[in-house]
Parts: sequence; C-alpha cells; structure tokens
Amino acid sequence: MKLRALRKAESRRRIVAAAARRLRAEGADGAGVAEVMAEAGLTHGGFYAHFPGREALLAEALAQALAVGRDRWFGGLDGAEGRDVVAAVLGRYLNPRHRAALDDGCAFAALASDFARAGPPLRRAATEGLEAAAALLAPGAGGRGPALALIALCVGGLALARGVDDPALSDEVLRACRRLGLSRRDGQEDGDGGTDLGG
Amino acid sequence: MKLRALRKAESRRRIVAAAARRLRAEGADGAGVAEVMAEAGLTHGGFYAHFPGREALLAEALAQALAVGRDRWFGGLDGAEGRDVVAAVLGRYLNPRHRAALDDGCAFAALASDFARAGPPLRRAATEGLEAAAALLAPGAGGRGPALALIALCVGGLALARGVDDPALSDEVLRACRRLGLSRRDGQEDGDGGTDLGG
DNA sequence: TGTACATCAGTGAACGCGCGTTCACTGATGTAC
DNA sequence: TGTACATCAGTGAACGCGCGTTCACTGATGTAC
Repeated sequence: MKLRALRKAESRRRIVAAAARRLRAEGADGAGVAEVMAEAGLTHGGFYAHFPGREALLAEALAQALAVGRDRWFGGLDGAEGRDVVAAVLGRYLNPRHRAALDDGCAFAALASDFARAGPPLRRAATEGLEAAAALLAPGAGGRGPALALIALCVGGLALARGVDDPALSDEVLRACRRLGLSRRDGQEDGDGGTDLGG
Repeated sequence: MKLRALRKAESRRRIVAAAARRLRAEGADGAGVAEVMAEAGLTHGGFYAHFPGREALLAEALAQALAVGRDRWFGGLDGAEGRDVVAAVLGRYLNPRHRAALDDGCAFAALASDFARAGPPLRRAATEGLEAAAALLAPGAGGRGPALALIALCVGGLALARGVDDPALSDEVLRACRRLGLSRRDGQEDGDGGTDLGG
C-alpha cells in the first residue's frame, strides 16, 4: 500500500484545490460536485471515496483558501511598524488585481454574505479563519479589534468593488476604502464606538 | 378595467415584497419562484403574468430593498453635523438588531459577495443602489469617497458579524467596525490611500 | 337593468434540466504463498 | 520470481428531487348591446 495511497492523496489534493477555486468563483451554491471533479481531472462518481458529501468538501476547501489567503494578504509583516502594516494590507488587498482574481482571491470577500446562510461546517471554517487572520494581524494593527475592523473594511470594499458594473465607481470604492483604513488617528483604544440602539 | 387592475397591482406588490425578503434571507440562488409566490399568497404558475422571468423579479426586488434601506440606514440626517452623521449611521447599521434582521436588513450586507457573480440586471440595481446611497450620505460624511468607504465598512462588518458562529467574536466585529468608522481624523481629503501594487 | 360574450389573473399538472448521491462494475495495485 | 486472489480508486449509468418555465383550464371581472 504505497503507490495507491499516494495517488489517492494526490487526487484529494487536486479536488480540494479545484473546489477552493470554484467555491470562490461561483459561490457556495455554484461549486458543483461534477464540475469540481472534472476540474480535478476525475469523474463525479469517485467523489465519495474522498468525502462523505459535498458540504464536507466545501468546508475543507474554504479552510484551505482562508489559510493560504491569511499569509498572502495579512501575513509576513512581523518587522513592520503599525502604520506600515495597515498600509501594506490595504495596498495588497484593495487593488484592481485582487478585484479581478475572482477564483484566486480572498475567500472572505468572495463569500462574505454567504456565510450567514451556510451550514455549520462552512460557518465554523469561516469563524476559525477570521480568528486566525485577526490574531496574525493584531500586533501590527494595534490590537484584535482594529485588526477585525481592517479586515471588515477590506472585505466590504472588495465585495462592493466587484459587485458594481461601473468601473469608475469600482475604482472609487477601492480608493476610498484604502483612505479610510489609513485615516485612523493613532493610539486610541477607548470609546464605545457608537450606540447599540437603532436599526 | 379597474378592480382587476387594482388587484393585479396589489398581487405584484406582494410578490416583490416577498421576493425582497426571500432574496435577503436565502440569497440570490435561494429565492425560488414557487417559494416567493407562496409567500405572496399565490401559486407559482401565475408568476409569468407579472414578470418575464425570475431574474427580472429579483432585480426589482433588490432595487426596492435597496431604496427602502437607503432611507432607513443612510437617510434623514440632513441637519446633523459630519461627525454625528457618521456616528448615527454606524450606530444604526452595526448593531445586534440589524444583524438578526436577516430578511429585513440591508440588501448590500445580505448579498454583497453575490453581486460579482450575478447577472446584469442585479448588478445594475446594486450599482444604482450604491450610487444613490453614496449621494445621500456624501454631504454628511465629507464627500462621496468617505461615504463609499463608510458603506463598505458597514457592509463588510455586518456580513462578517453574521457569518461567524461565535457570538462573542460577532459582537467584537460590530464594535471594532463602529470604532474604526469613528476614528477618522477630520478634514483630510488628500493622500493616495495606499499603493496599487501587490496582490 | 339584463344578457351574452370576451378578457385575463390565477390554478395546478406537466415539461425538461441539473444537481447530489448511489451503485454495479473495471482494472491497476497490493498481498499471500 | 511467479501466480492466484483481494482490494479499492475511479468510471459512468441511474436514482430521486427541486427548480424555472409552459400550458390548458377556470371563474371572476369587464364590455357590448
């Protein structure tokens, strides 16, 4: 038992990679089993030798996409100072190239509004992904809270920039979000941040 | 031709209202014709007396939901000063009640990441909705750019707060985004807002 | 006002289609001797 | 090393199901006279 196991593991890896792309490009409802398997160079019937069902695959694909994206957009900034960290993240994330990378971009932006409607496995992966990204970014961003807010700004900005059909408005959204992210007064961790009332 | 036309218009109104709820609660792929018609108190067959197809309904439902939400979350602040406008919007938008209002909340947050994958009619409605919201908010927010960025922060924050399965983290996201929205140094419209490179 | 006919919003069965999943089968890989 | 058998990743047809859409039909509403 060696060649066979290696090949199976390699197939599984390709399936997850294909699912991670399709999931971001087509959304949670759009990444079909047959489509993913075809992209992995297999036929759909063999899928259940690797996963108990579609949702298990999507959860793993999401977790993988988020793990890769975490390093890519929020990582590698250990040496930098606070303000530079924020600027670097904004520059990496909110730009036309990332906007165009539908199947290879940040999974938060690709699926943000789907998580609320997704099943427990996907929500779990999303939660762990956000926790991990916030933890990675917290030192440079000035704490967990600012890290979370920066991520939210990036995710909302990229999703809206991708969603509008007017390129000028789309560019404007990216630019405006970069600016807001940079415009924070330094050093304050106080304040309530607004009332909880209203709606 | 009077009673009949009135009843038809009333049916249509109920169909659009039901679609606007379902669309936000279930997503673009989840708002089925039969489901929407049942919620409007009708059977699915009669749908095509009102709309040429499903996508036309969804586009109209989205436009309506965005129009209502625009006044609700971004409007009625004509008298307020800049900083108060931003605080009011953040308080209205990023709170637990709105987070829980899945089928009656802001359509941007409910569908943000779906727009990029949606057909032209939905993208058009989303674009017009964002333009209109930014125009409404621009005077109080200090310009169109800051208005767009504030909307993106709200949308990203609410989508992430809804997506995670950990209530404490969800609260933290709301709080952190309110804080970031309020932390802007006043009066600056300059700056590039970060590089366009990277990805 | 009353009567005969026309219209058409709404009904419910049926359609074609794509999807997730199941299953009998195949053939390369692994094991026993 | 060689041979007989076992395993199991992958194939492709078939399934049940839900969906958007179509269509013949119904009955209340509207029109003509």
